[in-house]
Amino acid sequence: MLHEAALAPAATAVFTAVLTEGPLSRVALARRLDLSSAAVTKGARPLIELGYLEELAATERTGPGAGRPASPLAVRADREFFVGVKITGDELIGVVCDLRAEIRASAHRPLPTPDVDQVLASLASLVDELLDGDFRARTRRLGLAVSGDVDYSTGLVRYSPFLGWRDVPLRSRAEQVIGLTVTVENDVKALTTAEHWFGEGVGAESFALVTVGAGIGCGLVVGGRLVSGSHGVAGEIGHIAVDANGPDCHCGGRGCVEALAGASAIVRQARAVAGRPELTLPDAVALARAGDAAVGAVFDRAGDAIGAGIAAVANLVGPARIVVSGEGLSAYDLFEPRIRESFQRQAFGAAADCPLSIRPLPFEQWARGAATVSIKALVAS
Amino acid sequence: MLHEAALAPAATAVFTAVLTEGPLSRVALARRLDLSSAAVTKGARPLIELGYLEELAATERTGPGAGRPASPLAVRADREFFVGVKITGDELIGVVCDLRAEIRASAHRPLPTPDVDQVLASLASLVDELLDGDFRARTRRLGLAVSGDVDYSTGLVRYSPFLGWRDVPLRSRAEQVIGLTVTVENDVKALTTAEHWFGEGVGAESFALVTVGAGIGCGLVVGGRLVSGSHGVAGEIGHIAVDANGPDCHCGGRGCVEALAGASAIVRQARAVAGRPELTLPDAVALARAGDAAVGAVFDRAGDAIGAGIAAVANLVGPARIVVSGEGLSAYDLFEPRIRESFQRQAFGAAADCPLSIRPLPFEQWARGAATVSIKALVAS
DNA sequence: GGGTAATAATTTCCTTCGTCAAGTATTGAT
DNA sequence: ATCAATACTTGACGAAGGAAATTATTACCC
Repeated sequence: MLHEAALAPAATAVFTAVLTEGPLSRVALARRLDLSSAAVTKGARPLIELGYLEELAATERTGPGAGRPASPLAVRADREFFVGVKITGDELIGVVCDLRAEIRASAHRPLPTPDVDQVLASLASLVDELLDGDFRARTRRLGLAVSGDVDYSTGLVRYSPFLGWRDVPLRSRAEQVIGLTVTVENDVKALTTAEHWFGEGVGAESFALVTVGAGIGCGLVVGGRLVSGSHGVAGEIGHIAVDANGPDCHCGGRGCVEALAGASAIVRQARAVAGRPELTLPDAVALARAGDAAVGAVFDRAGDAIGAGIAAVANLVGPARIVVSGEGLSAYDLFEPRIRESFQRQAFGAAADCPLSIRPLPFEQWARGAATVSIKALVAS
Repeated sequence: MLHEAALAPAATAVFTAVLTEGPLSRVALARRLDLSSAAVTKGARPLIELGYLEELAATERTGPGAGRPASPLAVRADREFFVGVKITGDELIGVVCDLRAEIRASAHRPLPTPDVDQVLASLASLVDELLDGDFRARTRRLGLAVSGDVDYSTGLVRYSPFLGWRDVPLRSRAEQVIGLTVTVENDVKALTTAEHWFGEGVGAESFALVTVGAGIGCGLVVGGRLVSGSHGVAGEIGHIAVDANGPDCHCGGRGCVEALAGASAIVRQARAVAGRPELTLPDAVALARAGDAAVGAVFDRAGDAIGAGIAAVANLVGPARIVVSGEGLSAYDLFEPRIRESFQRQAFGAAADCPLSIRPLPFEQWARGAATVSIKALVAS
């Protein structure tokens, strides 16, 4: 909640719209939100008084030219700050974001062991460093992003393979240590939220984000809401079967996308075709770039698998757009064309029109995702 | 709308809950809908006055035993009737349903040609026959189900391959001819709505229905709402690629579920392995049932493909349950075990817990789906 | 410059719709 | 009979948004 006293629904709607879709006049907001302009005026007033919104000077005219110029409402981005931290198996990456999720500061900590107490201690020191400067006084919230099975509503990390955590009540633990209001979310979902609120998914009723790296993950927004899955499973694009005769996957399936295009799968295949058991992923990338046909074919096959997986998403839920990001592994641009090709081939009918953005996102963007979740928690509660 | 004067939101919520979840006391409704019991009382009153709800006699006691007994509210199913018609390439199948979507009468008409005018004439005669009896006076709405690309909101059939229709304004045409308020919906979506409101999907926040027949289709409910897809495509499970080296599909893809398990794909493969170019689908079924290993393998492969497709749905959106129905082609029970096996193998983690109901639905159920859409249109508008 | 039309924002009044709290109804237990 | 428990109803109240009149500000025209 932006204020102790609950705000009217219209106020929340106005703030969310201005936050995600940029400065808008009251009349424009009324049209977009299907409200009367009176309701927008009333909803916006307390937000202005609290310092969350401000009125901009009238800009250029629109339409025929006559009439009172609009005074667009804009978010005062520095009204409040948010810390976001992505917890990986060997590092904490932290950022401070403003209300518009712009990164204002960043820092990180190595993580020798994934011991919970030690992580919390590192986290405290990281947050302390990040908030130095003018941030501390205007920061109330911390978002954490963890890979694995996370229960957002309770802040419980049910199972995180990379960290080896089971049933860690991370939210309450972190709130005790840090003294900020904490949100905990799955990392892919956090990144998806960031893109949905502040990135390429803005305004999309449905939207998908696919991450390619060690694992292949997918965050899904349908009907404006993040999909969670009734049994806690959703977005497991990595374990869609795309090749009935493909390699066995560690999940027990066969020919999963991840078994063809996950980082370890690529290394394994590259080692086999190159006959060099010590080969690393960078080696494989170098060989492929140098024109090694056999290793290149491994990447081609991986690209085909990813494209087919993405096409499955497009065919099933029909998102307005799909972002494919590579966890900072820029090497994946190597098979970007093959992803597009395979997607086009397997997307059915108009699903092929779904725009695909393929671009690596640095780790800081994952931390920003965590901050975004805490922004969303502030606004929509 | 149930009445000319718009009803309060609570009234609609109450009616929908009683309709889909059976008789419920006001207090139980208040709990379920997160309303005060006063709001339920006020919302229910006009519905009782209009004859849509009735108060049942108190049933058996619940809880400790003391206290005034609840008087459950129940839908008066015969308050209003609805006609539903499924339009196939060669037949009209029609039913009359009551408010609870119970079929009260059914009839059909052969359809020599899919000419629009002729279809409308047959439709008029079919509806006329169906409404004979006591139905006519209490019937205001007709639902139509058509395969292909249908715009529910405008009632426009954009493209229906089986009928050869393009941009047919079916709703307005039918309303002129029939004199009822008409809704037009895609047939798979209609069937999905029926299962979601009155079948196995009741109460599920997310739900999927897969139809196996000439084509392989899928209706998807996520967040309580039918998924439509931003580009008009959704639920195209038939064109998910499950075999990178599988046969080419008419859609331009390769190894699609439909290219392995669609009716024509099965016939084609069975002809090839049996060396009998005149083989029909019933022949293939008979051979497989008689123990022909090669033809049996065709069905096995088809079952694998369907199971993999269903697993993709479970992995991506995590529905609470999945219904697989066979368009009346009961032969498909032949590969039911293989579907389950393949699903279990490819469903990731807890997604494998998703209950699968595999059962053929007769064509009348599709017509019932059409009627359900018109019921929903009445209630939620 | 003054009038006029157009558009934006605000204000006032009103309706809708739900909650709260008090009261009524109906039962079983003592 | 009395009491506790539960279900339902009622009436007062308040939050929230809409309709329409009002004010504000501009461009355009003469």
